[in-house]
Amino acid sequence: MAKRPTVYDVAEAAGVSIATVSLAFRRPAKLRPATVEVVHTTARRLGYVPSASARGLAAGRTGVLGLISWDLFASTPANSDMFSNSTLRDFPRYVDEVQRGVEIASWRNGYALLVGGGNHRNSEAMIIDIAGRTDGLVVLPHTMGAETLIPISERVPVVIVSEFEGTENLNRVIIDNDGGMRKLVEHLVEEHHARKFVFVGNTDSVEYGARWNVFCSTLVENELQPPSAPLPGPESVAAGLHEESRTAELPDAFVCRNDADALNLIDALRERGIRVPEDVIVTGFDGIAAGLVSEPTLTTVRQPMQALGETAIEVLMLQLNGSTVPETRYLPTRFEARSSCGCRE
Amino acid sequence: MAKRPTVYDVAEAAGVSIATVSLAFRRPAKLRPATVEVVHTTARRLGYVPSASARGLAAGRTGVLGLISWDLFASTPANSDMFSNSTLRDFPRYVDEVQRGVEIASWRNGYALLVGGGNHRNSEAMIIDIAGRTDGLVVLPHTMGAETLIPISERVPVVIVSEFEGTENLNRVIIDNDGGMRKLVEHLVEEHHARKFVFVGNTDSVEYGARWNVFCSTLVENELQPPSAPLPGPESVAAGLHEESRTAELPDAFVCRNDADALNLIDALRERGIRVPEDVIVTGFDGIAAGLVSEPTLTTVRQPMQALGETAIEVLMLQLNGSTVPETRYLPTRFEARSSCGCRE
DNA sequence: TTGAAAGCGGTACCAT
DNA sequence: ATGGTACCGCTTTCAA
Repeated sequence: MAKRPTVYDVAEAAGVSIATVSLAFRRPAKLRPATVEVVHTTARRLGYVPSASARGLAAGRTGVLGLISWDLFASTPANSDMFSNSTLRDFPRYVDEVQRGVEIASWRNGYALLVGGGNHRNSEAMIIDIAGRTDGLVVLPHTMGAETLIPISERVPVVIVSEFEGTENLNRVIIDNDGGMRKLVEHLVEEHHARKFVFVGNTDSVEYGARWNVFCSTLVENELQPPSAPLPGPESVAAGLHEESRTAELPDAFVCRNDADALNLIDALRERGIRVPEDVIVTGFDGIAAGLVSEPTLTTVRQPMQALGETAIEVLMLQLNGSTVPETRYLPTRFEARSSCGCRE
Repeated sequence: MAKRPTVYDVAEAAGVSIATVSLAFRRPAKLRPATVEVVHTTARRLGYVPSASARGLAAGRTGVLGLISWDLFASTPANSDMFSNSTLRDFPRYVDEVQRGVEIASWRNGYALLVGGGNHRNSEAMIIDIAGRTDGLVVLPHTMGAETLIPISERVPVVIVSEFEGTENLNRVIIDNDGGMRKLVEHLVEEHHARKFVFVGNTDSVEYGARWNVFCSTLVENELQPPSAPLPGPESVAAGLHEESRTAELPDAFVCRNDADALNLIDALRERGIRVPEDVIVTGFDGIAAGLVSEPTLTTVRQPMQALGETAIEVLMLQLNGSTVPETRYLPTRFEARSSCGCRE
């Protein structure tokens, strides 16, 4: 890889000054057409590729937006079989769909997108690294704490997808967890006459917490008794089952905090000979693709994932264009009844 | 958004020189612990975010890899309904899965990934822009011509996914189109006794061309008569049907150049009351997710899409670590018989 | 161990 | 219409 030619090389070869070379690319209109032509030709001949670093440094902006996504590497099973994704279990997930929206909207606005994988370990260093290269940042949930985000948001516009503790003053795009969960519970009560409910998945984030809270209050509104606490996860449900008299003690419905947990739970139940939805109803939340091909297909609350990403960029553009008031945008959700509650064949 | 503090600000506030500030971040070991501590504290307090532009400029490397992907914006239908993706028709597609592999592998190697949307319009400007910001580039098919790529590849390592005219001297990751297509045709001949075949989709790229060629030669090997030319696309098949006596003139099988065309063809046939696979077999190529949930599910040849992306980065790392010989890597494909050929219910 | 200073490759303002 | 020339913010010798 030969050393990359610079403006200086091009200028010399073309017999002009570096200022002219720069202008030839940025504001050709200000130069005589012939000059522009010469510069462009020489540049091509030399294989000139302008350094974005230098450009960003001098211009004070990078033309790049950043996305702090999930570290797929950590959460992706070792790639044992390169053809093994026929269940769509691993891909596409929530992040992938949101990311797509971010991508599309960035390009539409003339920005390239820099994607970094966040996880709570090295997070600070990595987000600073990304922040330093970009004009604005979209941050996905569960990647970064508010304490890290706040200082950064004072230097670079930041939009977070979803909400969490301490981010009230940041730009946010939030979905209607409450409405979705309420619809779901009401459906189970009214259509399927479910009375005994269990909530699955820990509620350690604001979003999951909101789902749990509405789950409880909706039950109460229907004069039903909510469980005293959520079950930590699919595994613990399975473990619990082991000790009991099998189906005897099953609730009417397992309401899971998200689709991933719901699908795992269905697997765990199946292993123990418990059928969904015949023996028990299981529902998810998110609307990922895997729930469309699972057996049974998953009753869930759908998030407009791609729109979430696009909206985040919209908000970011507002900030980049001078707005200074933090903005919160709300997006709707939609309840989708499928087979795991017995609604479809 | 206050002006971002720089090394100078931090240095002044901490009472040290800018060199010390830099060292405190890059090689803390070379400084007295107390000094490092002071610098870090001050930096935090000021909300210091190092400029990657400046860093990249000074260091001569960016720590970023680039991916020239497809311009989803152009090819994505206007987002009429934010919840409308239950057929998986628009997402995830081939690019999305390859992209995921690229992403994972980049992160694993400590690089962030810059994704740009390519399409044949503005391509040159945009790829130069991306190239200037990165230490290496992965280029997806149908985004960029060899004439654009070759000069760039002399300044920045480039790996192309798939192959096309004039890229013999570039780094490439290629899949086994031949083996896959051969298996598919043989399956249709042997298991389904198909004798009359039509190939659907124009073959204007090396890859599609390869599929068409092997399609023909495999038929010949089986003493069957290949069609004289491929049909341009699903629409033209449909148009042709219109003029004929419906099912009378149907072939035994439509072999499509890719899954997208196959799914569109199935739709077109259905509209005309022709059933797949009862009246005619339809097959695809790629193995995208939509073929898993379509009705009928799609018989196809699967590409190891994520592995393609990961392999591309592997090759890139080789080049970044000094290798100078262009490398071509081959990846296998896998034939998957599903319902559209009548193999599964 | 720390500081001074020379770039890195452009941009953009001010002259000419 | 062009050229000269200060920066932009950081890394990295080289000295002290």
